[in-house]
Amino acid sequence: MVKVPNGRGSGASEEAILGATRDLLAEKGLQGLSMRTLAQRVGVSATAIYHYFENKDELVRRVVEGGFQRFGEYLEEAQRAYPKGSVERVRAVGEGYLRFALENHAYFRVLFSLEHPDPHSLDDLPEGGGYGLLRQAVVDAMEAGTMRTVDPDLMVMFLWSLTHGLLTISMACRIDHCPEFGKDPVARTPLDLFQAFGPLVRNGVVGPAEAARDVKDAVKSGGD
Amino acid sequence: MVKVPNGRGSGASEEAILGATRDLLAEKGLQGLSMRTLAQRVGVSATAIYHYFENKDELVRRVVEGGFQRFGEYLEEAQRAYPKGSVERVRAVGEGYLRFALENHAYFRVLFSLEHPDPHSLDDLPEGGGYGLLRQAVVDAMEAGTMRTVDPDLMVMFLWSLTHGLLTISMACRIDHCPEFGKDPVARTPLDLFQAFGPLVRNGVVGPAEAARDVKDAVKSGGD
DNA sequence: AGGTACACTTAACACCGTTAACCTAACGGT
DNA sequence: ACCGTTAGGTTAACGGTGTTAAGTGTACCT
Repeated sequence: MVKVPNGRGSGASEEAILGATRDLLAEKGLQGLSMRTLAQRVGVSATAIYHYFENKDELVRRVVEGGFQRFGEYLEEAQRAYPKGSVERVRAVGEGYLRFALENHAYFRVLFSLEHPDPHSLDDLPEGGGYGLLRQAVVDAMEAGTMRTVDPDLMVMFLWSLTHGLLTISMACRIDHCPEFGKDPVARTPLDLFQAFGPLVRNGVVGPAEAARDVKDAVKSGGD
Repeated sequence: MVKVPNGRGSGASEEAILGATRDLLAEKGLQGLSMRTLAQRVGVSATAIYHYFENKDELVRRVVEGGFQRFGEYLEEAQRAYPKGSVERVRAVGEGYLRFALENHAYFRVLFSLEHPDPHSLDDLPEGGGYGLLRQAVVDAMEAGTMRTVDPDLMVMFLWSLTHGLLTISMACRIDHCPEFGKDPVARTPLDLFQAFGPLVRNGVVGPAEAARDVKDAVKSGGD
């Protein structure tokens, strides 16, 4: 058995426990995670876990923290393919958000569960996991003139709400067959829907027609 | 003790159990609901509940069903104040959605929990609770020309996602002090944010400026 | 009056998170 | 070389959970 420099070097390292927790969480969700089955999988007695973590809550909190970090890195990478200042980059962040969540949905379900004992996990999200990244992309786009200039945080909340809402609604239904909204084969998967949102997001729900009327008036009365 | 025609007429009617469940759910959430404490509150033995409901899941499912119905009626009333075909009516549905959820947040947390054993509860939402209502408002607005004409279901999903996302994000944080995004006192509560979304929703994130350019070209080249 | 179906009870099972007490082996210091 | 300390682990147990099985009474109908 491998010995770490100062440890007695047996059994279940902290990392092993975290890994097993991640797996179980992804397999069976929060409901299906029990200290005993977790311990069994790690190959250790249930109470041994309490030498590494204060209790179950702290354990899942640690996993969630790690999850958000991986999540952030995923988003980081997702946007890198698109040039700074482009709306495409902004869009890529949202799409990455969606894609990550769908690929790890049982896991994500835990990350964004409304049932957390301590809701603080989302409270500091604005700092870390994705918020800052999206905000930067938004600010860049505004400066580059590819996006309307408004309060960046408002814009971020708008885009984030839209994406997160689509995701949670999709997840609340059965993830695969759920979004058969409006039986047209126009939009099927959450990702399809996300892309279909594009024109609405860019041009608004009243569409160019309405905006056009205002602008047309402005033009007639001698605007640039 | 009141006797119902064909019942032995004592103790804990089905309705009493449902009511107590609703209360406990609103007070302590799904986690805080136990068959024993529920039974105690109703004034009956824990196992008596199993004569009315197959198990805990069915019990909360029934409560959730009722909740969605009340929810739908709430939305119905919320939109009634605004004229048919107006975007204001569409907006009112969203605002009602938000307001209902915020006023009954512990309860709503259960309604839209991602942890449901059977996610079917949301699966039939498109039929009942709110989806059809919003869809009708959208269709009316499109026919009245106050809203851009696209696939109605796409539009509904767009608006619903936006609202639901804002809600769930707000709820995941501490509900009261959470949305201090971008410390400007521009937008504070979820409802403030919702209203601040208005221009973005109507005119899009690239704003009138972008849309304007297209239209301006159209005007110069001889449009109406 | 007897039978039956209903409303409800207690006892119990198998889990759950968590605590307490105990064990053991490796390390550091003298 | 010994010895105390401590990290890492054990088993037993407590109180709580959802749920099942079996039993008890009591109101109704025939």
